[in-house]
Amino acid sequence: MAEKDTVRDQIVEAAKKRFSHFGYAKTTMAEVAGDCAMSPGNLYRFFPGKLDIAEAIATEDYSKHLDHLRKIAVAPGKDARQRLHDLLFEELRRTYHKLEKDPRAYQMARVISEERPKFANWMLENERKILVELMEEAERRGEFSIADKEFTAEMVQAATMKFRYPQLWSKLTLPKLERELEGVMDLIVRGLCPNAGAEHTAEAAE
Amino acid sequence: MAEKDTVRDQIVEAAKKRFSHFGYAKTTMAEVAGDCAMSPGNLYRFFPGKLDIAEAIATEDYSKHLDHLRKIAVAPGKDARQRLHDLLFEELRRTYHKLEKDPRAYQMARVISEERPKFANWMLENERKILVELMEEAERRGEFSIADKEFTAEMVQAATMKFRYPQLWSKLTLPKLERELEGVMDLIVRGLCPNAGAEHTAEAAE
DNA sequence: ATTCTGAATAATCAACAAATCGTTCAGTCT
DNA sequence: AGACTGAACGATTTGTTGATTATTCAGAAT
Repeated sequence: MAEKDTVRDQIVEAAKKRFSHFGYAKTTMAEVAGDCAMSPGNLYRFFPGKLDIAEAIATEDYSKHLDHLRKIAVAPGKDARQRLHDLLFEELRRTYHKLEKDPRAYQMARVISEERPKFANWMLENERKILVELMEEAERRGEFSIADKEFTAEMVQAATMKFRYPQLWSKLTLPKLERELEGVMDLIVRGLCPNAGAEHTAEAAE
Repeated sequence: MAEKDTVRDQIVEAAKKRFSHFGYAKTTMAEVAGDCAMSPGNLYRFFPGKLDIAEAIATEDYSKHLDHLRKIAVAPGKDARQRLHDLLFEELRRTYHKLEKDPRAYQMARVISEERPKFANWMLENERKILVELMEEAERRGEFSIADKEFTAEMVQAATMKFRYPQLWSKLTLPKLERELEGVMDLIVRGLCPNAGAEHTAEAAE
């Protein structure tokens, strides 16, 4: 029982080394098994398949990232705008740097997202929860109040989608991306016509 | 001289038929040339290459679309919010329907965007100009006024990027997409905290 | 002189064979 | 009985060959 977890971890560790060294596609189950001094077949007593090992690695790594984001979302001494700013920028920077300095990890993330849409969805859901926490904290502090937080979080994600998909960046540099994200955030926070807001608020609920 | 344009048009017409019938990849230059009763080599006196024929077709088609969008952007009898709504929805619907009912045209668009990034960029620029026109019209009518219209247009495009890339939709239905676009538009127009807008407006210009 | 042809060329694609690799499972070991 | 092995299997990938096709250009036709 407790044994199992040890072996599981050993497999994850071995796979992590191989994946980050040679990439997901270029490491074979036989190699991972070899590193753990066991037969390929035995891996399947601990994981349903190769992709699930990658998923385990990604989950572990991503969970740490989530903890970090959660702290940013409710950081004291910063107003809601700043917290949202920090949150979105942190995600952008993480993605950008992973792409730049660790292409192999990025490639692995791509494979998982493609092969396991559920996983990508789970990540979005988690980040949405954090956005909701941020808004709840803002409400608690009297910064502002939003009726449907879950829906609003979804829309914030939709509006910042561009910054989550490197495929859409087309050789844009980080500074350029940051400048754009800053602009989009402004749009989201302030709106196109902050003064005209009052007139339209009523009719918007069609 | 005037002759040249006639032949050019003939080639475009022949290619248009072939491309929409069998797809871009499945039609050969020899076939297009045959339809025009000329040799393959002669096509190259009128177009640098196959892709340029496709580009000519796309440009022609897209120009009509642009005229349509321009009308929507300055339509009388509608306020700025509605005009922006109509504009963004028209683009979404066009893309969606092209994808659904004319996969061959969509595939051609994909090839052009991939092979000729400049072209995709040109399209974005044109739509940005229309957004600027919309804002100028809004200013003229006293609906609202925006300082840097070019920049704001860029940000509106960034925020609505999701609705321009079918690759990101994967199985989302049009109603769901429309609901989302509606939400994002609300975010853009009204902002997250329309009441708190005044406090933050000053500090935002860091 | 200009317009066009069509064979030559080089790049791309399709199809097929060989090899590799993820996964399974009958059976061994402890 | 439970943990593990490793040969066997099928799917996927890789490598190769032949054909197709975009593009060029020397020269024919007008």
